[in-house]
Amino acid sequence: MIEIKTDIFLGDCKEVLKHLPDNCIDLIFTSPPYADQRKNTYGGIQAEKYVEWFLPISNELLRVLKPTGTFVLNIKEKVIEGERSTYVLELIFELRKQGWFWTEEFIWHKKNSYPGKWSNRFRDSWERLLQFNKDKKFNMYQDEVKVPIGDWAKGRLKNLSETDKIRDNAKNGSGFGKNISNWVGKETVYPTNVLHFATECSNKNHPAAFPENLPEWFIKLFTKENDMLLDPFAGSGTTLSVAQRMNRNSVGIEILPEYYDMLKKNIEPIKYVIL
Amino acid sequence: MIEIKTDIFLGDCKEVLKHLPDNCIDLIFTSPPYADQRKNTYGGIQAEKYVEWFLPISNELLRVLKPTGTFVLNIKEKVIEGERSTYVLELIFELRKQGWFWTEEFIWHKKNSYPGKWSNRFRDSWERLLQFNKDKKFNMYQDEVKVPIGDWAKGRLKNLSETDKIRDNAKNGSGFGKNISNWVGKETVYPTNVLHFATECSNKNHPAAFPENLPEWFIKLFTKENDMLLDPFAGSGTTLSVAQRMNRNSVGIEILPEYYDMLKKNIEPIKYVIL
DNA sequence: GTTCCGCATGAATCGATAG
DNA sequence: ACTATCGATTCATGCGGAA
Repeated sequence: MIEIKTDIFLGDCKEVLKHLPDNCIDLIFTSPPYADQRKNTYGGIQAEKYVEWFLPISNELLRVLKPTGTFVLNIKEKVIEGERSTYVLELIFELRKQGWFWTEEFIWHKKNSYPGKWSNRFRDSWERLLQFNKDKKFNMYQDEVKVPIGDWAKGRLKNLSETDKIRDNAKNGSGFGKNISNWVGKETVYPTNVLHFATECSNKNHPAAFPENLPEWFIKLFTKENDMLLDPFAGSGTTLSVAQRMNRNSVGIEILPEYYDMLKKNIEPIKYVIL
Repeated sequence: MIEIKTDIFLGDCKEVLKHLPDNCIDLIFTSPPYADQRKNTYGGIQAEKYVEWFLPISNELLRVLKPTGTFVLNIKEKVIEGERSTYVLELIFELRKQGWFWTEEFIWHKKNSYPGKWSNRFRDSWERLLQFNKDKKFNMYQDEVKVPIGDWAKGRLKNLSETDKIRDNAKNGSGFGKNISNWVGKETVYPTNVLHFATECSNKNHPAAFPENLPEWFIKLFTKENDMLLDPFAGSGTTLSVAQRMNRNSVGIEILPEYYDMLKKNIEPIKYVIL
């Protein structure tokens, strides 16, 4: 029996991160507040100042990450005066200068994107998942995210009830792993760098940025059980609770007392597991 | 009856473009040789020199494009020494400095991407389709690319036969336009900035980068019949022949004599149409 | 218990109106 | 003029109540 710990800290992650030792984190998965977004909850960082604001934080992230670890950054630039803002591109350049390797850019295809109609553009239906590494050698457990061949993405289903079954499996978080066992024996293939997940749009009283599937997928891919995760912008704690459910230790940092209180209330600090 | 012209020129587009008048093109759709790719055919532009090589060309493109026109650039950076190369990002910066507006970044999700297996990354299954404009006001015919409501992903279908109809339509390439008419009257919705097209499987003896659906989609979206297209890297001529089929005039430029000869042989210079 | 339908709800964006 | 706020637009999803 082992302990799975979930430590949550209140404060500005730039400062709190200084208390973490070097090379202790296997995966950083986070979705920082986007520029000029969520003004009411977070302060709303301006696009022009975003890079400057982020770099001291990412410098600490570089320090605490193990050489074999991975940093996954979920972000998307908004439109400013009819153009896509370039601060995310600039951020990639600056992170490389800081010592990060920009290993890959995954695309998160949000199947249910925000509605709306404009004369000069369509709905924005994707976000970036930027993978950065400290070293060109890093841990990656590709077999953990293999998917059954010819599935819901391919479209040759026998009947609708089967469709629904599969979709239901994909919905509940833990099911992804378990239900795959139904498909063992059938052929499985490796996924690509395009991820298809719908955003959760309901009823939890917090602005959950992403569905549980998203951190779950990267946690499977880049960590094993009992590894250590970090989310410096814990927010509503999606990443932390998924990590705990998957038997990974984690550290979360949240600057807003309301969210911090909610995190402390909803997430057990220690979970005992027989591996 | 009108004439639809397809003019094809042999030469370096940087030079050939100088012979075109200002403000004469409604849509530039092109897929330039990617850095360090296709060395044997195009000479292979090095990643570090890519931007420098491209800017004089894009400067001419800016000149020949109508203020209401659009420039769509299909490109994707390759991996160099374990990292995504940054020359495409740099190109976006420099094009903006040159006077282009970076209106949008569409994602082309290649449903059947190139196979392969690597220990540190998955298959690359998407490319960028960067939309640049000369002016913040430009022509966009959104209704031309409306799609049947996404029931195949929604799961609230009355019966399966309907599902199959929709899926079959989406599968066959050129059907996109035609079969949609079967669904007029039924509900249609606007697409998003994520495009799902399969790459064409070989058959034609050339390195055709994209399927016909791709230029077709943008031609529908940004031009009307009898408008003028430009592809400065005509290659095998996919864009040109699609343009002609859709009753759009076009200008193609190709630097390699072999391809030029093939283009001249395969594409009629004038087509007479009753609109 | 199922299946079905109505309804609220989003990391949005533009253009017009107001200070 | 230049910035802040607001209404209009739109659609996949999950939830709850109804058949």
